[in-house]
Formats: sequence, structure tokens, C-alpha cells
Amino acid sequence: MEYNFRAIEKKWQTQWKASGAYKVSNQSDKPKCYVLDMFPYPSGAGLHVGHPLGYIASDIYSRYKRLKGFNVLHPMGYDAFGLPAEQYAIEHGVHPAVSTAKNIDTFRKQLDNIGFCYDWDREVRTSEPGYYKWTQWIFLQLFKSFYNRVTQKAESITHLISEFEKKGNAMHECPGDASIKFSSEEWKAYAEKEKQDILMNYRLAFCGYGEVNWCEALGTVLANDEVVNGVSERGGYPVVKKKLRQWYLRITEYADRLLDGLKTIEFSEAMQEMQTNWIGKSFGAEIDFAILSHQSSDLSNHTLTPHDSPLTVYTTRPDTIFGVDFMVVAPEHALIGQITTPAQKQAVEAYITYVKSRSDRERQAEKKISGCFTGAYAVNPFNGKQIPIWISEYVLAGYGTGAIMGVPCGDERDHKFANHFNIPITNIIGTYYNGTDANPTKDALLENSEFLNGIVMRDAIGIVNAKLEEMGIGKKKVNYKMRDAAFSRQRYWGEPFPIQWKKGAAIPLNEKELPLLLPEVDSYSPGPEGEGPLANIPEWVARELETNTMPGYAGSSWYFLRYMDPHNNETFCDRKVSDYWNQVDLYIGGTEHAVGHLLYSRMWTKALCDLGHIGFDEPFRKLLNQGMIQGSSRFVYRVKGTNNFVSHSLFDGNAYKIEDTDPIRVDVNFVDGVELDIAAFKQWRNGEYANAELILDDGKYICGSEVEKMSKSKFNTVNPDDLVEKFGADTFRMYEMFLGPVDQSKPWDTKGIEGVHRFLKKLWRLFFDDLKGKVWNEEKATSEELKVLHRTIRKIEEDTERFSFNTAVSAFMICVNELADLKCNKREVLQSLIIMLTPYAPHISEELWTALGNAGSVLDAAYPVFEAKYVTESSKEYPVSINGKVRTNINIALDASPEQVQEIALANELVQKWIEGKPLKKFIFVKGKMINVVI
RNA sequence: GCCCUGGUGGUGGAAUUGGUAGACACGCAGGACUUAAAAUCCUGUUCGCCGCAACGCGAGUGCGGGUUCAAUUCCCGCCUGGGGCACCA
Repeated sequence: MEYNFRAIEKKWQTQWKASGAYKVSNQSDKPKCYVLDMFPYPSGAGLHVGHPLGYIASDIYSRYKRLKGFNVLHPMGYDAFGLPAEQYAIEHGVHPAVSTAKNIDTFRKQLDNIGFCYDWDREVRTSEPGYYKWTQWIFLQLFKSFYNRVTQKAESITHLISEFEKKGNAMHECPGDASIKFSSEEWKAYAEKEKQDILMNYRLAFCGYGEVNWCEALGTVLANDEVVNGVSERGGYPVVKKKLRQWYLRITEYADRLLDGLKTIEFSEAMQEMQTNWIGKSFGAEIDFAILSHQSSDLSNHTLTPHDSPLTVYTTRPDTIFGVDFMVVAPEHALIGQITTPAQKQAVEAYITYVKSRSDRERQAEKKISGCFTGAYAVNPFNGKQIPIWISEYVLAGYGTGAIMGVPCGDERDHKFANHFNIPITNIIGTYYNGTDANPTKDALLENSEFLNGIVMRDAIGIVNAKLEEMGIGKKKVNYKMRDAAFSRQRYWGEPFPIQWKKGAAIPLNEKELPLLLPEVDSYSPGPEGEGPLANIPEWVARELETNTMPGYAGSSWYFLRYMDPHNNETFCDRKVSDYWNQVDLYIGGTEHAVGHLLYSRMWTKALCDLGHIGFDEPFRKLLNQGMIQGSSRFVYRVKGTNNFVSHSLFDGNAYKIEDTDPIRVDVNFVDGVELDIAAFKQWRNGEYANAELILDDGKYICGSEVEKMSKSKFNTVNPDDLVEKFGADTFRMYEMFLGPVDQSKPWDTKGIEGVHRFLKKLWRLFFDDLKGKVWNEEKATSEELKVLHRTIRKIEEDTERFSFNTAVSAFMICVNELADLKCNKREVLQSLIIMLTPYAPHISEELWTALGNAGSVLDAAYPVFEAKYVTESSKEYPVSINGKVRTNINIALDASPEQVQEIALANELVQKWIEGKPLKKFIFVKGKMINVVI
């Protein structure tokens, strides 16, 4: 009886589906475990071998936990709203819902092929009205809330209104505009429109005018994390700054909690750092400098007179205040018009025009040092020194106050600026400054700094801050790089906002009116004046509904909650249910969502928790990032201007040079390793290369190779369906794990999958012989056989718990090799082995489990229990402890302490007992002294 | 430039974190079975040296130092692949 994986896998997949083997109940006495994959965007390209890597890992872990007695929630769904489907609709006129549904079908078939244990009854699609009803509902909760900085949590806006009525906003500084201040009387006197405008400055989801990343080609606004190097992440189109009415999430209010929360969850160092950098918290001070300028139209008059308002700068290094040699304000800064002297006016205007002409892309690509003097001066409050005020594009309007103090000896950018414009440099750090490079140290003793002379910079920060505060011209200030998240898109294929505009005020729809359905449109093209396609629908506009839609990340910010209670039509997720499932115990996905999805979903969770809808404020307890599987492309080399293709191996000699050829990618699927299947190549692409002359090396055509991203256009994708067809799902699953650590990126290489396939066949032969049929028996296992088994039990448990799936697969191979060597076909051993194998290779395990005559499914078998006695008895390993560690051999340092010597003596005694007089195998000597004993 | 992260045979990778480096697998070489192939099994496979052979000797985890009885593992200085951030004052 042969291992017929095709029949076995088909049989059990059908069987599991029929019996509902993967249905998960929300009620159980078992402890819960929630294992989640980042759900995919169903693109038209389907899955390649890189996608299932994380899915297989999570599937193994889920099945393992189930065997270990947990009630495991392991769902899957689709992030179905998004730009590509809409682009496709614009180009081909196919409704996004249609193309998305088709893509989902393909995904589902591919996923089913691999034998995952998802509970498909819990599938979610973010584009379904039953789902986005609740996305809209959560949006309304955010809209109706504000962040109370006193209690440090989100609270209802009605509470804020009652506060305003009692005390005005003295207790609640306005996060949208700190200059807004009013008393309770003033509040009551405001007209309704004014009140609404003020409240908008507090809401967690709010609408306002702002500089946004506008992408003309995509006809929409993009979030900061969707813009890479000044172009759109999708499509690579140019992005410009534009002032538009937009919806935002006030994520900045959560900056500190998003930072603190990182300490309570297990994210990789790299991930924590990416989020920390993105939030970009910095501690510093805002300092007011008096301004001297003059506004006389007489160009020969250079008399300086004090200006009304001060120049406020933000700095993290107030200790360097005596090293300030110039000020720089952003070109967009409001003061420029007021302080620029007539003599400099023309130059300044020319400079601002130049800056405006430069796109973000140019600004980032070529960082030229540029700037212009305003003619005005700031005054150092401590020594009265006059400091020239410049404008330059290297200072960003959106961060801090949009103005900085330039300290060339301590800041590299300031140093370059000073050098470029020949501004004299004041050295306040003595020998720490070498005259050519700025030194950002905090350890130097200050010089040329009057009352700070001789003080370590680190300590001077506090001294200066105290003094500034005392003088009333400065205060400590915390700044963040993170901005509020742009939350509207001028697109069709997204959730409509449940908002009506009445007399310029945003009115939320009644929750009973949800979902606000996405209407049908005739055209997916943008509407007028930067509005979305919804603005083309007369009925929509007549109802005064918001014409923007929500961005892709709206639906994905909370989907992990919907899986818990996917069919509930009364609430997004019953509180009892979310209390039971609680946090995601293991979340697996790529690093590409580090600052997008993972930050937004953390914020939504915190807000929902604050408002009492769920009981935890971090969604993901542990995050595992799978590595990317790269493609390994193959090339043939056509000699320029000919139809001759040279084997790559011939470039070593002098006959052919690689420079004289054009490398052409060929489909990796007809290259075996690096050897080209010539017949397949000639038939490729309808015989495009049928007449190619191949210059062979020893009868073979050897291709060149290069590792790059896996993509269809590079002909380096490998479809999992093909591998499953050829080797079976179990082999495919185990091979993906065997490739290496899950968190490591590596190029795909199909060579080697045979080894895993051989392992499964070898396992099969422990049960069945091709001729004799079943060979397993009921004999009692020897202690040697039990030793092999129990070593494996321990190893598989350890490795699965620490996500070291590749070494676990190796452990299975070792076990089967050893059992084959021992000719062990005993049920007692084999049965335990296949239970452990179930998470890795579920189909063959189930088949063998049944073959052994067991009732029920192996999915719920009792996991074998490791017993140390089988492993330790008369084995290489023994329970001798030195410094609390069990070792497989003993190491004795001759200069060990008396206690250690005693311990070693004891150890030796134990060793003698264990080996029962057998001679020690090996003594290890170093420099003539015995230090190590192996038995 | 800054911050992570890795560098181990022909290849993917092990080494349970300081204890016999190279597990397991691929590939390769040789052999068995076969008319032949596939499949399967066995032997060898870090490099170098000696030998008929077993045994043996020397070197070896990117490079150079250091700590230790003992270093792939810890420390210092370089070289290098991958990822992230990049005028955030």
C-alpha cells in the first residue's frame, strides 16, 4: 500500500468540512487561545509560495494548542476594500464588488488546498454591509468622543459639553487649537454653529482643513505611511501637499499610551523601534526670543526696532543657548511677512517661490542647502547677542513651532548651514568641537556660556529650563513626530461616512440608520473639485451626505474583534464574547504594517476600551513577523543583435562576455536548479524563442540567477497549487517550515522539497509495506524505542512553543530515521508520533490515526506526555546539575571553588550510579588537565 | 548618516544561549536491487596532511585582538549582506 497523498488529502478535507471539525464555540470550559493571521487583500494575482508561510505557522500553532487542550480561535477573512479593485474598475468597468468576489474565490481555493483549520463560518469581508455597518458605528463612537487629558482616556463628548457649561474649557485644553479659550458664559453665548466648530477641535474623529498628501494620479489623499519618498506607495505616483477638507483620527492624543503600551506586549525589538520612531517623542523646550527688525521703506535706514511678537523656537538642547549663531524659520512661517526688512523683501519672496516650486519628492531626493536672510535679528535673552533670522526649507513648518535656533558646533545640519552661508561659529564645547564637524555630545563641559561655564551639558538643560521659566520666556515642551491620521479618501470603494452636512455642521446619522450603504455609481471617476465619485450621485448630494469614503485601514483596524462574534447584528461584538476571547494571543504577519495597521488597530482598541465596549486596551499580546520569501529569478543571455543564447557557465572562459549579452528573465518553473529545460523554453510564450540558437555547455544550458522580490512580472513566482499537486499539502506545509526560521527572509528554492516528501513516505512505511500491507503491531516498546519517542516529544513541544518550526521538522525526521533503524513498528510508539505530527501534517496523521483503528479524529487526540525517565535512564543524558543546569556532559574547572568541587564530586558520584560501572567514553584534556567527562 | 539584523561546508540551515561545531535536509560521489529507468536502501561527503586501513595529526564559524580551563556564543575595533528611518531641531 503506497502513500497516496492525493486521495488521502482530498478524503480528509471533505470529511473535516462535512463534520464541521474546525467549528469553534464561544462557550467552553477549556482555556482560550486566539491565533490570528493578518488577513490578506485579495489581489488578482492569487497566492504565491511566499504568502502561506505565516498561515502555515499559525495553523501549526493553532492545531498544537488545540491538541494541548485549548479552545482555539483561528479565523480568516479578507481586507476587501481598497484601491487596486477600484483602479481595475476604472480601467475595465467591472464593479469592484464583482472583481473582489472573484479574487476571493481564487484565494479561498488556494487556501483550502493547503488544509488550514480556519473556522470559515467566521469569515469576514470588510466590504460587506453587515461588516462595515460596524466600521461606521465605531467611527461614530470616535466622532462622539474626545480624549480627556486629565483622566488620560477617551470619554463621551456630551460629558465635555456639560463641563464647558459648568467651567468653560479651562480644564480641557483644546487639542486642535490651544489658543481657543472660553468661559462657561462665553460657551453658553455661542451660536450652535460655533459650538459645533469648537467641539470638532476635540473629537477623536474630526473634520478639518489641512495640508494633506494629494495624489493627482490616484485622485485621492494618502496617509503619511502610504507615501514613500514623495510618491504613492501604490503605483509610485507623485504626491503633493494640498489644503483640503479632510477627516482625521486624533491618534496624537494616544501617542503616550501607544508608546507605553509597547512595554506590555511582545513585539520584536525592530517593530517596537519602528513604532517608537514613528511616534517620535522628544523632550525639549520652547523658547521665546525677542525680535529686532525695521519696516521703514527707506532702504538706507538700517535702524533696528523691537517687534511686537517674539520668535518661538523648539529645541531639545536648551543647554546650547550660548552657541546659537542664527535662527531658521520654515518658509511657511507666519512671522516672515512681518519681520522681513524691505531690503531683504525681494530675496525672501524669491526664495519662497523657489521652495513652493519644489515638490516633496525633489526636496527629499536632493537635499541642497538653501536659505535666505530676512534682515531681522533675534536677541539672546541671556547676553543680548543679536542673532540673524534666516528662512530655509530644511526647517519643517509642521513640527514644533516651525522655527529653530541654529547651533552649528553641536548640530550637523546647522553646521552645514553655517558653513554654506559663512556664518561665524561659536564654540561652546571646547575640544569636543574639531572645527570641521558638529558634535552632538551631551557630555562636554560648557565654555563661552557665561553662567553655564564648566557645567556638563546634560545637567545644564535643567538649569536653563528653570531660568527660562523664571523669566517667563520659555517652558518645557514635549513634541511628537506623529501627526493625526488622515482618514478620508476621495474614492468609491470604501466605507461611506455616516455623516450629513447641515448648514456646514457635521451631523452623525442615527445609529439605527446604519449601515449607510455604498450606492451604485455609473462612473468610478472622481467627482468635482477634488471630491470622490460619490459627489457624482445626485441623490447622495441631495441628502447632504459626506462624499468621501474611509481609507483601507478603517476595516482592518478592528476585524480581530468581529471574528469573535461575526454574525451579531445587535452589536459589533458582544461584550461577554470579547471578554472571553480577549486579546489575540499570537498575531502573525509581515513587517510592512509596522506603522500603519498595527498602530491604527492599537489606537481603535484603546478607544473602544476607554468607552467601555471591550475590556482590554492592547489588541495583540504577541506579534510574530514572518520573513519575506523572495523570488530567485533565472536568466538566459542573448548575445546582442543575434538570436544566440549563451549558457551562463561559458562566461568563465574568454569566449563570451556577459557585457555583450542582454540578460532575459525566464520562467523559473521550467528551470531545474540552474539547468534550463530547453524544450519548455522553446515553447514558452507561444514559441517566441522557438528559433533561438542555444550555445550549450556540455549539452546543458545553465541559467544565471538573482534574488529579487517575488512577482509575476519577473517570472519567478511559484504557485503553491503546483507543489501541492505534485507532492501533497502535507509535504508542502512541512517544506515551507523546513526552509528556515519563520521570521527570516529567504529566497524560495523548490530543490529540497523531495527530502520532506521522502520523510513522509518513510513514515508511511513504518505503518504499511507496499507488498505486505499493514506492518504495525501491538508489541510492547523497548526502553530504547521509548527513549527515541520521548526525546522527540520534548523537542517538538519546545520547538513549537518557541516557533522554531524548522528544527521541529528535523526532529520528526530524526525520530523516523531512528525508528526505521530500530525496525520499530509498534503502535505504542507510532500512535504518539502521529499525534505530534498532526499540526504539521494533518492529512497523513488523520489517515494513519484511523488506520490504527482509533475512533474519532486525531485533531482531538490526547497529546503524548513527556516522561523524563525514558530519556535519562542509561542514556547519554543524566540529571546531574551544575549551577542548576542539566547537562549532557560534565565540565570540571580545576580551579573551581570549594562549593563547586563538592558539587562536582556529587555529580561524579551520580554519574557512577547512572552508568553502573560502565567505563567513561571520553575524557577531555586541556593543557594536560582533565576538565570534561563524557559518558 | 542613524537604528535594528544577520555573516557557520558546494547549498538551506543545526548547535536547547559558554561545554566534542557542522544535527537534519538538499546536492554530489560510490555501491545494492533492476534488462533498464523510476522508486527504495546502504556508504562517503568542512578543508589539509599521513596511511592499505582503523586510528591519527593540523586548521577551521566574515577579519583582527581580548576575557575564560573552555567562545559560533561574551567584550573591543574593523569588513560585509539584508531591513527600517532619514532634514522631526
